[in-house]
Amino acid sequence: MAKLVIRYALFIAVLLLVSRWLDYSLFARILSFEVYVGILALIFTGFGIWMGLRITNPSQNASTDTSPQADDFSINESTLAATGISPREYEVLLKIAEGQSNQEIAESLYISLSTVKSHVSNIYEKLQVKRRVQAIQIGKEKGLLP
Amino acid sequence: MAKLVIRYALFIAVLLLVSRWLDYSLFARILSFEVYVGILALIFTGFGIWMGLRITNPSQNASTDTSPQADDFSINESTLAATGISPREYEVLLKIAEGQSNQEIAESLYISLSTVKSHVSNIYEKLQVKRRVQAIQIGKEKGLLP
DNA sequence: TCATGATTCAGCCTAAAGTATGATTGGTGC
DNA sequence: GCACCAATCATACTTTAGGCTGAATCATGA
Repeated sequence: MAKLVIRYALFIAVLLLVSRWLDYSLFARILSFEVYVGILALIFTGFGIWMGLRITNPSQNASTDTSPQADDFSINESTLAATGISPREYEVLLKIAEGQSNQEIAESLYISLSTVKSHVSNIYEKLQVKRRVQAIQIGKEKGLLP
Repeated sequence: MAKLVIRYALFIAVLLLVSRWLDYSLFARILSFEVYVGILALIFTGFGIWMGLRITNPSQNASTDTSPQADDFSINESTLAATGISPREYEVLLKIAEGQSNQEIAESLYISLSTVKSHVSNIYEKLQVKRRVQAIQIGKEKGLLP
């Protein structure tokens, strides 16, 4: 969370620098104040959407949050510990059980396809399965999935 | 969604009016440009967060979770007829739900891989799904699978 | 400070899955 | 006989999945 605030501050700082530069550049005369405000609004609205999704996504807070992290990912915490599946891997497992493809999982978790594949491979190894349907089966047997 | 866009446009319009008013008010001298940008950033970031949550949360629609007769499971001929799945296709669907690959299904049913793929594609079309995991999901919802 | 695990990402490759089209066979019903 | 459908198989193609290797970042704990 602190990292997010720092990035946010840096983002604003860069925008201020850009605005200062705009004041002394050619664009100051052709860009009206309203257009400038509009651009700012669009940029920060998009940033807000991104940040909102990041915040509401429990995964990003799981590692950095100082609160006790037991409540977010526990259908069966002991079984998770027994299998050695990390919280992020468990998120991917849930998405797999929802029938999502790796690409869809990547988009919904805001990570790359490569990362999803890494998580998926780790899940298969920890559940000792070879395919995604088997992972769902074993996950349900172990009480990890509803 | 269109209503959301309209609200967004109105929001920007109001902000522009406020900014115009600020230009001719007393606050124009005590509010520096950086502070003004900062306020804009905060407002629109908050608005973006709100809008992002608005967009994403209703998407998790409470789809009709009727959970039809999952307990008294028996291979229901009428349900099969409703979906249009043939007996042989149903056999393949069972194998899919067991986590078998197409090649394994072909070997256990003594048919070729091509035939399995044909059956699988027909199943997907009749269940209106795209992937194997989704077929299992829908199959269970319809009571075709235990 | 260093080691470790979690998370992230990339590139490259093979295997599996899925799509599309066409064809043959055998049974059923008109 | 003929139309129809289930079942079978093939061929070619695209997409997805999965394996393997390597690496960067970050937080945590010894």
